[in-house]
Amino acid sequence: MICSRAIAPKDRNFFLSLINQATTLSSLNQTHAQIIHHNLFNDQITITKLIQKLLHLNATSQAKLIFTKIDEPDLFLYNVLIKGFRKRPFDSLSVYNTLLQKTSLKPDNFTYSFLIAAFSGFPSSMSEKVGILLHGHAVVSGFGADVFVGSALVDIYMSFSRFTNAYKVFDGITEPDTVLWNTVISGLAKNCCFDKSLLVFRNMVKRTRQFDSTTLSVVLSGVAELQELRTGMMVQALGLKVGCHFNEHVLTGLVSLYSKCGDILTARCLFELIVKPDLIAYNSMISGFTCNNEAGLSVQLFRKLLLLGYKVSSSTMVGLIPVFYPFGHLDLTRAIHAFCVKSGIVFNSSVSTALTTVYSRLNEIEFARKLFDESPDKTLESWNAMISGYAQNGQTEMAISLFREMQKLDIRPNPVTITSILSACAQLGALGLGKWVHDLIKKECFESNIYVSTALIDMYTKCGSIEEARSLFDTMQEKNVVTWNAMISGYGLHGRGHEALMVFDEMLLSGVSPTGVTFLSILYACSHAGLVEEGERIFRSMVDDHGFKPKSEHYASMVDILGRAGKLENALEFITRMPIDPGPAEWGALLGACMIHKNANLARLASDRLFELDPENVGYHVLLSNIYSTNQNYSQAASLRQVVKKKNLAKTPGCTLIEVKGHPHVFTSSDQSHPQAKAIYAMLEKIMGRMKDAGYLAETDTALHDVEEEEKELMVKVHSEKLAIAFGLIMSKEGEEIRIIKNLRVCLDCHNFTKFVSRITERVIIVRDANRFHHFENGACSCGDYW
DNA sequence: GTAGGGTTAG
Repeated sequence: MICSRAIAPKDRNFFLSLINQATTLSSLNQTHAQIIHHNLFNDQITITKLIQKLLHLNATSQAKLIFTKIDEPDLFLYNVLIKGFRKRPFDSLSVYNTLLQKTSLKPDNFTYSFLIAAFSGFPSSMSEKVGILLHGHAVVSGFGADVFVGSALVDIYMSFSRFTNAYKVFDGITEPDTVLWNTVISGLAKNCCFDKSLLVFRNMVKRTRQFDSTTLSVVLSGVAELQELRTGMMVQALGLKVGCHFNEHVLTGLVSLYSKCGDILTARCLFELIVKPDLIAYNSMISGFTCNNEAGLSVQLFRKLLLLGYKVSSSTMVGLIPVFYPFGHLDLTRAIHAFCVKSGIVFNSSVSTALTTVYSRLNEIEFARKLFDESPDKTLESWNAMISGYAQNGQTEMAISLFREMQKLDIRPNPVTITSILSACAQLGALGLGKWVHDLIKKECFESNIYVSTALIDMYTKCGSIEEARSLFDTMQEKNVVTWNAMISGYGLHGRGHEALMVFDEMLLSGVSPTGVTFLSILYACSHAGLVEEGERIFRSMVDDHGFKPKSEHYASMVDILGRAGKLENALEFITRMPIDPGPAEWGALLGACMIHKNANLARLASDRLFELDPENVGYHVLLSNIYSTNQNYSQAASLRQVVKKKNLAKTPGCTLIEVKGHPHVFTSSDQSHPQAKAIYAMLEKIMGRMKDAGYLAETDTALHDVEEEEKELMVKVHSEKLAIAFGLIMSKEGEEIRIIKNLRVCLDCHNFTKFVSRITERVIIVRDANRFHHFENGACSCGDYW
């Protein structure tokens, strides 16, 4: 130790305690002045303590200045500086270089652990390189198997997802301590490898029988993310056994666990156990209330937080922002937004992402876009929120164009981006684009992600490639209930009821519990394949074997099964006997069935109920009018159309999409706008001629389903799907299949037309309409003429 | 040297 004079320990202790007590920079500066005054400025113990405190208060340049004035700093002081600069890793590195070059001191295990830790918090390729370099230095200096250095190394390797390197370091340490184990567990959790993290925790308990509250908090956060309540409760029991259950961090983790698993009562009790909750604990509880639809409690706790004088963080707001979404309260959401603006955290990327999401869910997509555009540092999550916002609002083209923009900026997508984009492809029926995304998935190694592969199955079925979907489904190692649902509803969409039933049975055998969506998908599949008995059996089993309480949509599905199969009276009886009040869905299904089977009397009955229940819905008026037309009751049909006109209820215009060489072409009724319009109409003439020779008669009196034109126009207008098919014939080679997508249900005339085309041109034509798929081949359709 | 809260998805 270097001292200008002998120091009485009493003096030093006096100043050490002054430094310790200092809470502000100005009080510390006063102490510093006194130290100089007492000629203690060369006492390394005192000065080291002072520097330590300055660094703690973020006064880095001042700390540096004092350091440079010390004649011969010892290793401890160098280490203090390296540790204190951990928010500025390159400053730490330059101190280390000075240590190596200007002194004869040898760095120890602390030097390396502090130095490496400084770079762990800075994700850049430079940090990664420096980490590897320092690992080399540490090994050469003989600290390759030191636990402290080891923990820092595991941490930095984990932060760059270099698992192999991290495991190698861990394996090289003969006696890992709790911190080292914790570092591995936390590193895996930070990389979202929650299962692996849990596995390592189990190993740790088995091998060492030791863990601490840090271990439990890390494990709990992972378990909460997985929503595995039972596992979480086991961890909680372990905590109780060793006495760290009441640790504040553990309790906060438990609050989050129970909230995420829907047990808000327990979460609340656990929160009450925290003696003096800090901001993070409050945030956890606020978010818990929000995601359990406890808007009142969430807002109440937020108010309390403000009253207590806490400075809210971005996490507080992210947990609060979705609070009014389930109630559709746009004005209240705007109030929270205004608060974020006032507190200056609106530009925090998490906050703006959360706001973007809520606005787009509230159908304020343009507002969401404005926020996105104004957000200064867009993270991948911001892009994902905007893209999925568009996809969920049906603005598929916008979703895709934003994705292309992202690609141009070289921002790499993650599985979330991919699932949103696949959802857009599925809605659009853009098989070409979907396949391109599939290639991208292979390139990015996202195939094993269950969200991604399920979305792929959904995309392939909705884009007409049911076989592709099935082979993907068969190769999947891990399947969850959503995966099974996607496959079942895919088969339903294609009218392949038996396959849907087989997959459903397989699902039950594999031990996955069906949800409401599963039953809906399987009932839908039965309906579109005319499987009445199977449908009835499943409906009964849903109630009796699975204890599931059917919702309105399940009853409607059953009405659809009976009605579609022509059992109209049974369907009506089913409606009258159901235990809940029949709504628009049930009566609508009956009306649809009446139309297929041309029963005007029952249709009148169903419509009366529908006009009462849902007077604004134009679809029912159109359906009823069609039934009158079908039965040659033109005056009633016309008067009903007048009602529609009077109510000014706009109909959705029909349009059809066809993809040629990866580019979508959209046609509307009697469309003349396409550059190749002339050739298209010529082609249409040509096939019409051939078809008339083959016995085709246009169905002009029965424009069934969602018709697109007034009676007068009926003879003149050409439906969009005919134009798309003609275009498809022009643009493809002999024998190639043609795929089109229509936004409404196919009308009877177009259905007949397509059957004829498939025969005379020897083409497979796949049509996706608003309800299902039609595979036309050799003059027949897979729907068996019921759709 | 390790720790608890928030955002995006089928």
